[in-house]
Amino acid sequence: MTKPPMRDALVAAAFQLFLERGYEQTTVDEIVALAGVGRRSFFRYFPSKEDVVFPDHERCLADMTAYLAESPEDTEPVERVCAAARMVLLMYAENPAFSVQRYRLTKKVPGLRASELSVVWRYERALAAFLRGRFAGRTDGMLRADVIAAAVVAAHNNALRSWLRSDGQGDATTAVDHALDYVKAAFGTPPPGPGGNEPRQETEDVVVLVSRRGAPMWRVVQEIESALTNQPEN
Amino acid sequence: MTKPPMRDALVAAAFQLFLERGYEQTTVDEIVALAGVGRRSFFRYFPSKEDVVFPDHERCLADMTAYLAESPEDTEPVERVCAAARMVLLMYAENPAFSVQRYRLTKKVPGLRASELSVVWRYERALAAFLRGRFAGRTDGMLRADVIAAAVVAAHNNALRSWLRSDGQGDATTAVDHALDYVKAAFGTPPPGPGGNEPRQETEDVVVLVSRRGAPMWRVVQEIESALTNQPEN
DNA sequence: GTGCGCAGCGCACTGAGTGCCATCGGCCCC
DNA sequence: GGGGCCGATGGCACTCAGTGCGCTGCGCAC
Repeated sequence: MTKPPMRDALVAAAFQLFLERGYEQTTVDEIVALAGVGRRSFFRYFPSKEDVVFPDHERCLADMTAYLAESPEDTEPVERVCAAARMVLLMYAENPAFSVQRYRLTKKVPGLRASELSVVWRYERALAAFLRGRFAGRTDGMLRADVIAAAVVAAHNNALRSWLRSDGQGDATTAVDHALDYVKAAFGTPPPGPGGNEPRQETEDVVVLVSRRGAPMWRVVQEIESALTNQPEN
Repeated sequence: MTKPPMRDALVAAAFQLFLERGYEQTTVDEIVALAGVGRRSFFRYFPSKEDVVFPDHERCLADMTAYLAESPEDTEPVERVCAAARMVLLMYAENPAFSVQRYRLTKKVPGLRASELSVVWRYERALAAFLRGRFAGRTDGMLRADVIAAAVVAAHNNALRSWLRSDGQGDATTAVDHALDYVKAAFGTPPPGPGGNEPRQETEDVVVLVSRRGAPMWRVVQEIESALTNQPEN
């Protein structure tokens, strides 16, 4: 929990060298030489050279997992994972300069992109695991959980990247809220309005109808019929 | 285009050793010794030890990209990317035994999981690039492209993994079709029937209606009215 | 003081990946 | 047939990431 200054010194030295001469052109020996520590200590703080680029993702992932774990039973699951994704974006937004630097590195270096994918994959699996628990018993629950988790992560990344491309200028939260609203709309989170008090345990089979706003009514009816008849038996 | 037997020999030797003693416990020297070739030749065919686990993904990705590139202008974009995903699944299904072996490897070895993520990420970006081209000009077009691509890939992977977990028994296509139908429904691909020729550029706002199956019709109507009136302005 | 534990350090080692050059076999041209 | 070209392969040496092990120095309890 405490912050060893050695770790921060290694991160600072690594980023300085990565930025001025490139990631692959920088050896671990040069990093530890600049930081003034022994080579062996580097690998005690970071399991690999790539991990120094994502110094606090373990903590961030743990925070997000804890946030999901402490969800009240009656929270709307999709709302909750969107809130979790929003939380992750806020962690990025805490250090805009650092996040932008890292973005530029990961954009250029294929190896770092692979590392980032592993990191993001763990976030996505955490979201999916939460949704799987909430969707257990529903038809296609696991499928829905995986797809919604992927969509939330994609929306989050879309907003995050556009914010990073603008060098961290502007408000990151409005973009991510807009993106997440799109996902919520697509996957049918009903707005918390009238009719929210039906027995929720019996809402196993659902029909999701997506219609264009302003579409002619005959199209709406057609969609209803199609959705009702195409539902699988189970 | 031709198939050098040396490549296949390396893949066979590698998988034999990976399966009998584990991926990380197998060195490249052992692979080339079993295959009876020089160590240097291994890296001429595979840029890294991990790539021998995905021997034909470059070709598969190229096929999928070509399939998307040759899409007629009037094809429904979401339908097209779903068809592309279905095509990838068929390539997996061509060699069930090999796909199952690889699945077990990637499930156990974290390094291989990271490689697989990189591979899948390239598929997803190809799908997203296609959708971005088709959605250019639409509001939130890039966001929609990214989210739909991620959802399609997630649905595909969900079906693929459940098929792989069953050791390649059964029909892989029905599961993937069902999963992709869910995505299509969520993102509002209208079935190719009457009314498919309205101006598509105006389908920005959507209304999502969720109803219990078997609910009385008056509740359905009530939900429709509620959803229509509760939609935010933008 | 003495023993203990811990954080860092040095060193040697494995193994992936690369650059360079030698070799060998086919193949064209003369 | 001979000579030269070329692509595929093999061998070798090298860099560098990552690991195991033992040593040292320092704080701390007893």
